[in-house]
Amino acid sequence: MKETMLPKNLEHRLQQAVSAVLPDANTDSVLVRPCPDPKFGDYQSNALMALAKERKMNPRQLAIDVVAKLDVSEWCEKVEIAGAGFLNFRLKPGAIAGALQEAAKMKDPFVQKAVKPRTVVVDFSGPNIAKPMHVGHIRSTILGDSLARILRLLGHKVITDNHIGDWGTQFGKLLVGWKNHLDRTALEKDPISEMERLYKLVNSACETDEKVLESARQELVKLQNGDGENLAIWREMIALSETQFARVYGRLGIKFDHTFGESFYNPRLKTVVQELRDKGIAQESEGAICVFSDGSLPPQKDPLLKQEDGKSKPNPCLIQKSDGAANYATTDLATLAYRLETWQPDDIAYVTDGRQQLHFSQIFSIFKRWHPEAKTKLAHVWFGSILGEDGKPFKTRSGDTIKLEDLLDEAQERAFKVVQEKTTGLPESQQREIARVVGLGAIKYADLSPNRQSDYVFSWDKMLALQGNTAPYLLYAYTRIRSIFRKLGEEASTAPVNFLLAAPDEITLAKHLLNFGLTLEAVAEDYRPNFLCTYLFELAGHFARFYENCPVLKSEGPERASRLALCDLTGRVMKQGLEMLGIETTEQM
RNA sequence: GCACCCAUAGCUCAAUUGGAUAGAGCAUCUGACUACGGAUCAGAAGGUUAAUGGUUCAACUCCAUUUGGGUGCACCA
Repeated sequence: MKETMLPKNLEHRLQQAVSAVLPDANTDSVLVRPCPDPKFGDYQSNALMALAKERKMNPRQLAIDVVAKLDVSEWCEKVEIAGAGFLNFRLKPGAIAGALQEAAKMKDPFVQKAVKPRTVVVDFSGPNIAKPMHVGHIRSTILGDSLARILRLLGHKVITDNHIGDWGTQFGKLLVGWKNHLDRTALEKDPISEMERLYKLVNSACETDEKVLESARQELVKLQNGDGENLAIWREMIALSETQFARVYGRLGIKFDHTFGESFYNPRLKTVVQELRDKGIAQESEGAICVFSDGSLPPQKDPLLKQEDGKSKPNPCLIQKSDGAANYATTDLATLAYRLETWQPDDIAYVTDGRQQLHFSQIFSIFKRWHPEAKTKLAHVWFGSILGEDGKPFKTRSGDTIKLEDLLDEAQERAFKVVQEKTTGLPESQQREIARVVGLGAIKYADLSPNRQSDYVFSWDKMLALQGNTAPYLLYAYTRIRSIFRKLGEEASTAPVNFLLAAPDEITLAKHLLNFGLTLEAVAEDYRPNFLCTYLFELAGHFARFYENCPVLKSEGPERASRLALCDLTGRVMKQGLEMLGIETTEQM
């Protein structure tokens, strides 16, 4: 095992020691974590207390027995037993220097590839055809992309799939609008706005005029039955929308392995419904095909039941409407089946907002009954809403949803104003480029740094602030590192150096670098990129203190070489960490 | 009505298998060699984690009840 993964090495040894004392114990939960407070040491394990409790043993005695079997002397001082049974590990300075030495030679320092790589499908973004991408899409898009990047770096096989909304009842209305009210000139100028106008026009007409609603239904049926004209229009709408998607994803630096829209699964829908009926999972009710509870779950936890007057009542999931058409549950089940057959994934992560929790818990529960043999773990990676500064859903002043492209424009424009002030010596083109990186980075970081499940308040001033836990602060820390190397110029060398860690601030910085991989694993485990944000913010803080107190260019000899190498490693970790959040870096700002 | 989610410092947010004295940033106050880039750093102050009870050696975290907010609940996705 590589020396750069010191916490992993400790964990491995500790697990062996536990096995030596308790041969039948499951050591999966015997973990080593960074200490919350450096006074306890560098790493700690709390696992023995839990283990002792399980077995009704004395935790301190168990700790004594385990420590007797534990040899980590090549990396640590004597392992200390504290409190109720904490194990505290304190790294030897030589071990830290050795780890950095190894890391400096590696392509991905402080990251360990997964021992058992998993195949993970990440389903995110999911915009709709003929509609503008808006703020509602941003969290899914940014979270999903970050998770995919991190899982890939950790050595997993990742398949990203953009499940776009290219089918459904809205196309009936869109077709009526297209055929009767289309403005070709407007369409050429701004296709998305024109299609949105058509939809809104027909949609409001439907509310007052039964005839319009009926014609929308008929157009939809024709489309579903493969009518040539309607299919052609539908394809044109898709093509026009894809231009928009490509533009937005291009700006955000996001790529998908697949973009199988909902329509891709149309040929499979009938089979899904038939299979579920054949297996007795689905049945007819009021003309629709539904899945009811099979009673295998406790009533309180069963998503296919609801409680009323103290009694359980059915809360079925519809998989076919009474008019014979499929709905989104059908499509989701068909999608699931396709993914299972095609990729045999270990995990599928659905990155959508929290309002779909009931839907996904129903889908997951149906899936278990449909494919009881499947080992695939399904995760609904849900997130909260973006709120305006008034605490209500984020909208424009006039109450419309905010278009994603306008949001990105504004981020860059606002960043440009700041960059202009701070970098007066640079040409405008370069200032624009810096503003692009800073503006987009600010949006992404603001989205990723809170716990995904909490709603967060969107604030331009906070995300673009130059101090505090923001993208500009992290990017600034990176440019300070790069500035050192720019100044160094020709002198820069790639020759291996010996790390001499003496000053407290350089030791703290060095130790923090060791935890990069551990942090990425924690993100992957819970699908929470905010852990990485916190890590990078702390890294920037440790670097700032080091930079303040430990002269680099002004120092001499081996100390200078060591500090330069430490700066270089810090810069590499910072850059890679930001890249894992989908954030670019800039050399100057 | 039922279900899910949330409530942490003045504000915005953290808190890695239940772990050690609940942490940051902003704002406020104080300070730092006229700066290897000051878009910086150091310090102070700020808390009954909505309330009550329970489980535990240990609870922001788990359980129960209550209060206040958000969201969702058969033929939209």
